[in-house]
Amino acid sequence: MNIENRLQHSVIDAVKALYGAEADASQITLQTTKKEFKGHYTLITFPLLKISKKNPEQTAQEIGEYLLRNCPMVSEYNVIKGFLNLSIASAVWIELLRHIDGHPHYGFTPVADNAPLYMVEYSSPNTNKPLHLGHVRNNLLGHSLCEVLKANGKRVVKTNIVNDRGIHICKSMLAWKKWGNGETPQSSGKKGDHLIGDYYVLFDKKYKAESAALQAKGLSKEEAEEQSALMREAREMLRKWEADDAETINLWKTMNGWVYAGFDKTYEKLGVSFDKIYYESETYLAGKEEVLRGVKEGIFYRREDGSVWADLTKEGLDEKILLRSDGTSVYMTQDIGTAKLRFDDYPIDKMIYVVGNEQNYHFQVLSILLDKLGFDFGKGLVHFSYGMVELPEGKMKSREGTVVDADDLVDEMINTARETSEELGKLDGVSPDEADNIARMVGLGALKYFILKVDPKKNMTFNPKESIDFNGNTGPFIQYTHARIRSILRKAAEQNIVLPETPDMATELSEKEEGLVQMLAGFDSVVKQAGTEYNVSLIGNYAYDLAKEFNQFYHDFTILKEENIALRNFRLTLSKNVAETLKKAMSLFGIEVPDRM
RNA sequence: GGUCCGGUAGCUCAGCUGGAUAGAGCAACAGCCUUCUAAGCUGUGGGUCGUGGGUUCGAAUCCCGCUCGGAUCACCA
Repeated sequence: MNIENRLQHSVIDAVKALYGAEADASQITLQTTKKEFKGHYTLITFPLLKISKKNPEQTAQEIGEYLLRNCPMVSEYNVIKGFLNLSIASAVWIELLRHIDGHPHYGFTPVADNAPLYMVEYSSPNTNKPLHLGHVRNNLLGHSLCEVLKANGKRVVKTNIVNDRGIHICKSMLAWKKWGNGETPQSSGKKGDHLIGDYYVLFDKKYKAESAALQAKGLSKEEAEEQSALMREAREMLRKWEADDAETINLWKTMNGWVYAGFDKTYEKLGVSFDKIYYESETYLAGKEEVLRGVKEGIFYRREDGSVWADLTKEGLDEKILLRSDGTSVYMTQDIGTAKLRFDDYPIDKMIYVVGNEQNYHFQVLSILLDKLGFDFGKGLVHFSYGMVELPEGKMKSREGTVVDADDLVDEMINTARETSEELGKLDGVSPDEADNIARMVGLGALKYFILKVDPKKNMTFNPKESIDFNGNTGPFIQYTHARIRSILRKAAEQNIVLPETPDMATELSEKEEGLVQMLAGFDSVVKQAGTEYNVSLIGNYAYDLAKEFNQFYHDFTILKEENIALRNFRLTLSKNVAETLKKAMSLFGIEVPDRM
């Protein structure tokens, strides 16, 4: 049982002994004591006044006095207004530290073979353009979420649905065929996904020019788009693709292959990976089948023009199209098919989709449709919805070229990290390989933490010009703190200062050291945040608090220059724990913590 | 118009299962490197928590109205 729970029980006992009434656990509000006051935990007495029938100060006073006498873990108390501040005996903290030290995976639930299986879908790119900043947020959230779930003892299957079919790919293919002169990633030295993206942009450019020319002849915008030869060719290509035309399929496979090779590099750089990748080209037919089954079973209905619809007006939503009048599938159809295949492949207990909040409605509908089709998992699916990444000027627009490319961003972060490190002399005397590695860890740490510390559901602003800070509430700050702790441990080892198995219980602790001990209690909080709650940003805040507190205490110690060897050993034990704590919190983000930087 | 989400310091964000004087970082200013990493530390200034009401001993936090911003309601994905 943790300290807070034990304390809660003691308070219940105290209330019973003092006032003869059984207090409910919900009435015992304990919180960590604010920095300005002395104590570790604070009992708020207001909810207990009805039982005590005394004023807040008196009640606090009486409970405090009782706890001091009868509860060994309480070493001290003070009363401020209705708040009872309780200090926990150092021995209790030390006991906790020993416990933590004795468990290498303290706070992490081991993953049992029969643990619930969570499938998490994230990333979900289109194959006609490279990954951008929005994908970066998606990938990092998805990956972190998986780590949090694993830390909670869940079995996790990371999955990705690649949108590899449709008119947008045909546009790239067509442009390449017309104007590409056989360009390949090898011949041009371009990353495959960027190459394809360039042709997508080229198509758009040519199409716009064509449309403008037609409009100059007096056609309306709609007419021009209708008569566009390019667009007609693209549609023709899509038809050929669906008809399994060998040449089209070959080109499609080749170009998608280039894109995948490019994506793999980006994923690797970001440190994310997948256990199973699905392709819409392989799932949309299953979706069609499911929808047609739905029609047969009277769940959906067909209109005169042949299109298939779901009536969701009873659920307070609109009608939703599932198959076009020409029989082709829409986005929703594909998602139904993908869901079916996934549940055929894995015994999934919970399905989580990491997808932007512009699709909140889509997933609301998907959940209902899957449920109607008789899939148990439909009702309980989770849409892990996150906000958009905006630029200071507003939204990113691919047409205006304001999209922040993922590869460029990562490279820029690493370069900046290297420059900063060099300026600060951090790379002096370090081998080139090690310098590369540090620059990579710090650059990516900065990027990842910057994105993950923001509440996922909120839109966030990213200013590429200011680039990401390396000071303050940042990834590098935490990495730096970790490196310093490791450094202390390293130097201690050189001087043969060994960590004591059991800290000397008789050692008197200074106020500062007790503070350090209290900081360690924050470890519990970090781990608690990994709980079933999915807000990964909270973990970031705790990690930052922990790192900050270490730096402050470290600073205080330096000033105090205390040189008692027993205390010194004790400090080392604590440092080791803080280092481990930071590392664990960061690992949930996928952020590496270097030994030195 | 319906539905959903957001509005906290100049900027970027915490805090929201109700609790003490609303917190960090950045930016500004003033200090701190013979002593285990200054990517650090200390201090100063900076707030009608969008707004009006309600519930409560107590509201940034819960409820209702209003307002501003965003998303969505496609035979696009």
